[in-house]
Amino acid sequence: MNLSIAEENHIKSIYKLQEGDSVVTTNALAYELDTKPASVTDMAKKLKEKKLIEYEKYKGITLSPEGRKAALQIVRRHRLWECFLVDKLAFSWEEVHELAEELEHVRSEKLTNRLSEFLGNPVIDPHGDPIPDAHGKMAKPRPQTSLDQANARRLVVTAVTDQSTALLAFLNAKGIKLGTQLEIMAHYEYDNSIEIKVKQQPAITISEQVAKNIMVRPV
Amino acid sequence: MNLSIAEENHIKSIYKLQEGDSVVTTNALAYELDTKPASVTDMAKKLKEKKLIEYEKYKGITLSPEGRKAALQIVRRHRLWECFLVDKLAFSWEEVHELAEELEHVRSEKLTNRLSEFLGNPVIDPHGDPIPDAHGKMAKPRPQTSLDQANARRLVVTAVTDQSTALLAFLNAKGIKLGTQLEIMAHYEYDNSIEIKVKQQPAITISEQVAKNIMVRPV
DNA sequence: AATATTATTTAGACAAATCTAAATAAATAA
DNA sequence: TTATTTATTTAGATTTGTCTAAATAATATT
Repeated sequence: MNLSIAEENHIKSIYKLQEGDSVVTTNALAYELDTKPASVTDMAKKLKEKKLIEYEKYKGITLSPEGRKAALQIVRRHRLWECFLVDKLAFSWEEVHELAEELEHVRSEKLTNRLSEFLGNPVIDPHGDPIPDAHGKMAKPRPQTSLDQANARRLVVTAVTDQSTALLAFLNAKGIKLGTQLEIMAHYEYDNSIEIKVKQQPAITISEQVAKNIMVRPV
Repeated sequence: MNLSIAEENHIKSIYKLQEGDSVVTTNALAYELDTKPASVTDMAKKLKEKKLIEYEKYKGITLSPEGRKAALQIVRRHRLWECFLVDKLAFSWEEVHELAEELEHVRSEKLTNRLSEFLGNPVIDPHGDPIPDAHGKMAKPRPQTSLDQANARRLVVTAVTDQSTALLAFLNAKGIKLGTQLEIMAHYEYDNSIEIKVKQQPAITISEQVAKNIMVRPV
């Protein structure tokens, strides 16, 4: 199956939005891809034709088994390139996403597998997301919640779900990265903001918006 | 200047065909790009508009200074990726061209420069072609002639000008790669074929066609 | 349940990059 | 120099991926 870049991007975003088995709506996908709902409808027809998604008018989209397979390949390439950029080229955490968005579209299994080997077959990427292996299998992510939901006091950052440059740069500035341990000092119910403290840093208050995108597990 | 992949490919091929200062013809460019002359004409208008080429109807194409600069960036990326694939991922000589054709279109100066550094700032690629530096400067290739023109008897392979998989695989099978030393045993005037011998291999006869694409210098 | 709102799809248009077929210019041969 | 061949360009069509505006379906509200 030969996919265009546009098709790959749609498949990848459907995969991303389809947590569990929920259907993905036209609007959500358009928002995720920074495009228009009408364009998504067009693409949905094409991807249905190619049997990569299940789609009925007005009923939303889910990946077919083949679509999921394709998505996992793309995700694999994306996350391996992120590892390469961080581990080998010394890019920082927040810079690699956009570059990986481009590199992931070089569709060569041989290249992908050689790259993985070269990197020591890593199983998580620099954001803490698991990397599918050549067959699409990936380690089940360890249980984690978003920072605003966490009930433990001492936590470790395991992933960041919003990969926008703005958020990642913000976290970087605050000394927060994967594996960073932090302590929750207070919850402010008024605006759901949270006061946290990272070792050797002054305590900071972060908005609910930000907290939602920081995944943590108790430490 | 933001170039599309199609535009980059045209610029690169014009650069390749424009040896010295000769103009590049519509037909030659169409052949090189495996497209049609009419398509080249269309693209020429666009590239002229963007001031990357000099072009007058029926008078052929040359790169403008900005066009040459763009071409050198693309060539730099291409050759660095080839180094990466061969040196780091253990790809063989003849496999890397097609992959580099894709990777070269990731236009990030930071990535390119980091990659170069990671590779130890190489100055020639696995085919023996010089790699432009970040400013577009590259080592003047050492004097070389094609194998069919060479007058010395003992030669070393410095480059291969035709990067087709077929030729590279052929050379690989015959044990000929960059740096291989060979000896010319005979010229056959009848069909301009050449008998050559590589150390520890039986002598072989190669056609003029092949010989033209093997660049050598006396050793 | 009827109405209003929101989500989705359709219809028709557009830009990029390509093509074929026809027209025209340039080069070559008679 | 005229005729023929070759090279190039133009005109108009096609495909892919996108868009806007209008129409329709689904959902929410009164």
